[in-house]
Amino acid sequence: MSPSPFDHLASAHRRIADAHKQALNAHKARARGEGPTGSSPEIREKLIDAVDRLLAERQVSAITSRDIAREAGLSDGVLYNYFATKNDLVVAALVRRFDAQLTEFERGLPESGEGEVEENLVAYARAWRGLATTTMPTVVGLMSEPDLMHLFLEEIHDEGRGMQRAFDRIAGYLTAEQGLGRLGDFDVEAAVTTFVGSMAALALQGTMTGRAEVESGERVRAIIRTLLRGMGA
Amino acid sequence: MSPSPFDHLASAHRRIADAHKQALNAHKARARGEGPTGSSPEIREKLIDAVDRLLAERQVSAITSRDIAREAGLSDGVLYNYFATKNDLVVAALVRRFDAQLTEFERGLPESGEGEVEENLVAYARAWRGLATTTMPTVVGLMSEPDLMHLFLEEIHDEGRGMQRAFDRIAGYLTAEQGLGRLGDFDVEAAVTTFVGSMAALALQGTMTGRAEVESGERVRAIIRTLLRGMGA
Amino acid sequence: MSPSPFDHLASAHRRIADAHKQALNAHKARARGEGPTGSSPEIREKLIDAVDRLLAERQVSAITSRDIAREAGLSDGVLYNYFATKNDLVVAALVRRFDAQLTEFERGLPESGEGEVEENLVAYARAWRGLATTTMPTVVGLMSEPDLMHLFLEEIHDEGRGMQRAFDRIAGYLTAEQGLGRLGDFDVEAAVTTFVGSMAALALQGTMTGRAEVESGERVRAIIRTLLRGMGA
Amino acid sequence: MSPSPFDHLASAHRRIADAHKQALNAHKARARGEGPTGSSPEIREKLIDAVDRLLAERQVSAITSRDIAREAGLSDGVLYNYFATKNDLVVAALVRRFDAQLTEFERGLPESGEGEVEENLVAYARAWRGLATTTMPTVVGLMSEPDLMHLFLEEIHDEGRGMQRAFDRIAGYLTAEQGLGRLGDFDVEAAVTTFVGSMAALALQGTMTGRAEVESGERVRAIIRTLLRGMGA
DNA sequence: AATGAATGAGTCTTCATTCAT
DNA sequence: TATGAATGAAGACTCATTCAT
Repeated sequence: MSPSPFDHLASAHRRIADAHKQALNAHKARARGEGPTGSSPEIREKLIDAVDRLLAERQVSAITSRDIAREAGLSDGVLYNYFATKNDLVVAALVRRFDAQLTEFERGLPESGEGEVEENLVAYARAWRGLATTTMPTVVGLMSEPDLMHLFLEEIHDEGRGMQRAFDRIAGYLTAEQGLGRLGDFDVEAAVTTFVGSMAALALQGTMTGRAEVESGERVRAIIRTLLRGMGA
Repeated sequence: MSPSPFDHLASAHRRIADAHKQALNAHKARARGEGPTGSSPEIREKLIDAVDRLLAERQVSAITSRDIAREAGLSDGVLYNYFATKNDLVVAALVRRFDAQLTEFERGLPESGEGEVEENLVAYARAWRGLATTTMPTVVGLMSEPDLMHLFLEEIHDEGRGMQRAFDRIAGYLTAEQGLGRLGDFDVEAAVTTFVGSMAALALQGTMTGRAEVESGERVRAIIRTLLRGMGA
Repeated sequence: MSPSPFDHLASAHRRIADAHKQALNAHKARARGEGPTGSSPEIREKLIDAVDRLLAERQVSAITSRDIAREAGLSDGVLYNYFATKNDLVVAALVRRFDAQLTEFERGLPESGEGEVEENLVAYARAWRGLATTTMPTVVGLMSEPDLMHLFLEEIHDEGRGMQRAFDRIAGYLTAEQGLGRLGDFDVEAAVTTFVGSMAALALQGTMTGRAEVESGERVRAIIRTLLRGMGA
Repeated sequence: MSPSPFDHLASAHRRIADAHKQALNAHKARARGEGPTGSSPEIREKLIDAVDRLLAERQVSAITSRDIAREAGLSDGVLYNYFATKNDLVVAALVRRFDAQLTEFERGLPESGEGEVEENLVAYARAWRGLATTTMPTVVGLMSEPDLMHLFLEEIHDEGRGMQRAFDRIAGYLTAEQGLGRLGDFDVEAAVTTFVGSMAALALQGTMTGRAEVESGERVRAIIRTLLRGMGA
């Protein structure tokens, strides 16, 4: 039997789940391939740029759809011509931001075997501290927004673009130097944890207390030395 | 210094509306020479207890004034007889909670000179990882609430009750062991940063990935060993 | 292990269903027994009365939450102190309305064995036409609102309060008169369908065309006669 | 006559905003001496076809202007080159649909004097039940859209193309058979009302409860027999 | 002093319609 | 003449806070 035109009355008894209509709309729409129709790359970009700017000065949770429209110089509704959800737009901006920051992190990292190990580690540490400094506020803000976090992780995890990419890079360097005999025989995973943890702690202290770059820079070296030499007697 | 991306965490970027309201309230109250008038310590305690319980199971941002009233078995309005603001109550609970967790952290920490240094450090590390594990969700949640964060830091910084108390304790232990010759001649401040950063990173990884206690326990030891022996060749 | 305070971070990876938060709120709240807290019967009544009045002049779908507040002389938010959802309030009004209308229908219906059968059937028919007239616009409007329809049917079906109550009453009368030999040996179910259908059609014609009561009254009798005597040669 | 509860169905109780907008539009257009300017019959047809297809699977109220554009494979704006309003387009589709369904109803109806009367009536009844079944969802959906309903009725009533056309056909058959003495001397208008009401009730029951064709078919015959023989003793 | 009903600004999202290209 | 991006009003719902009782 072909779909009866009465179907929508007969299904008046739809199960309670129908109450979720609103929340499901985005998914339904996507399922029907009826996503947002906007197709002007400029506008799309304007929107992402706007969120990007807001992200630089506000918590994710403090960015309203109206804020975005104002910042982009557009009207309240445009957003929904380009993204199924405010969150989808925010995630797009988040991903772009994060990619840019990871790329910035990787720029100019020293290669194993070259230069002095301590200097190389300081370079790595400074880069990582920088990444942590820029990244942390956003990440922290994200943690209070499960929905957003979920979407973001989904987007970022796929292609090895996540934080893991930075971790792997560090682990790679350490392993390579071990292979060259320029570093000892330690547990690389544990070392990466100490390395990133220390720098993150430093970044957090620096930004919470407003310590100047310089002093923080000194401390990076002190930490690297401690990690290299160990605390043992 | 250019505007730090952490600004919105550190500098209480209130939403305009809230700022307005709050300012208005404060103003009104001041004009009338009034503050909260409640005077029953039991009720005050009931309110703080309620928030404490809610804090154990929810993000700060997910606790509504009504939730508090329900949990305390009191009516919606009492809160304002004892605190100027919902946030003031929450901060009171936060401070009490934090103090209790710090005290729990300090319980049973080994003394310098006793037992084996590695074992002692592992004990410290486990205690700190525990503190980080319990504390972090709340702290992270707090970071998304500039107003709250601001009030909390104001309250906690004053009397050396903050995280610094835990840091000092670790620093004290390390210095003492150095004095006894059971640890080498490293930069204690750097070592503390390393120590707390590593454990925080471990706590974060553990909770994000849901790793079992056991495995995480193993990793504590691996990290302590790395810290003791260093990564040098 | 007791519920970790980190749970809400660890569950950052919640499944996509979490996106439905908003829609689910009502259900969650109900599940926690944390329903709306309003408890002034007067206000509750005011709200239901307001919806009742609006229902008498508008389609369900044309009643906004603001309309309700205005009509009740209350502010926009009250509704949610008494009902989890606008729909819940509307259903409450709908149920009350429907019950009242059914009761009105049953009032003064003749008993089997008394008076003349034709007169009795006319009385039944008039009562039913009245019920259909009052009820139909609302029922029809409801059909376009699956959510509301679902809630309404759930509420109404439970206790035999639905339309079936009216049908049963008619069927009961017909069967009783058959038993007394005052009606022939027809298929009661078919007769009920005929009976209610005819009257509903009459009600619809009357209201769509604005025919006067009187004329419509004449037609009731004509229909009852036709039903009694049949169209056969 | 007191205000009928059906008023909001019959009398186009537009929402204020809509009325405003529409009035404004009409006014503007009139002032400029402009109407829809489109002149390609193919596009006009494409639009109507699209709505027709959507009407077969959705409530009127669930059809957005964008849906129509997508379904027609045209852009969002074209609609307004051919119709003053989305509603005007929908009405055009509605009218065409309704005409087609009436024509389908009339196809293959038995002639008076031929075959057996009961069989003929069953055939009429089945055809009418079919018409009701296909038509009702749309009609019901329409009733929640006063504006649309109003436009539709205006369009349909003019030229005797409305439901009346079907009623007349049935009345014609009954009168003819009466003339031939194959049916008794009943009030034809009343009989038509019973006839269409019974079948509509059957259609409604069938679609609400999802009863199978077969069973419903049986009931058609039971009803026709009841109508023929009457309920009298 | 406690109560809890009432308030209303603010949030995200939808969609008919306009208009520059 | 077709396009489709942009508009913005409107809708349901939340929640900190006030204030009459």
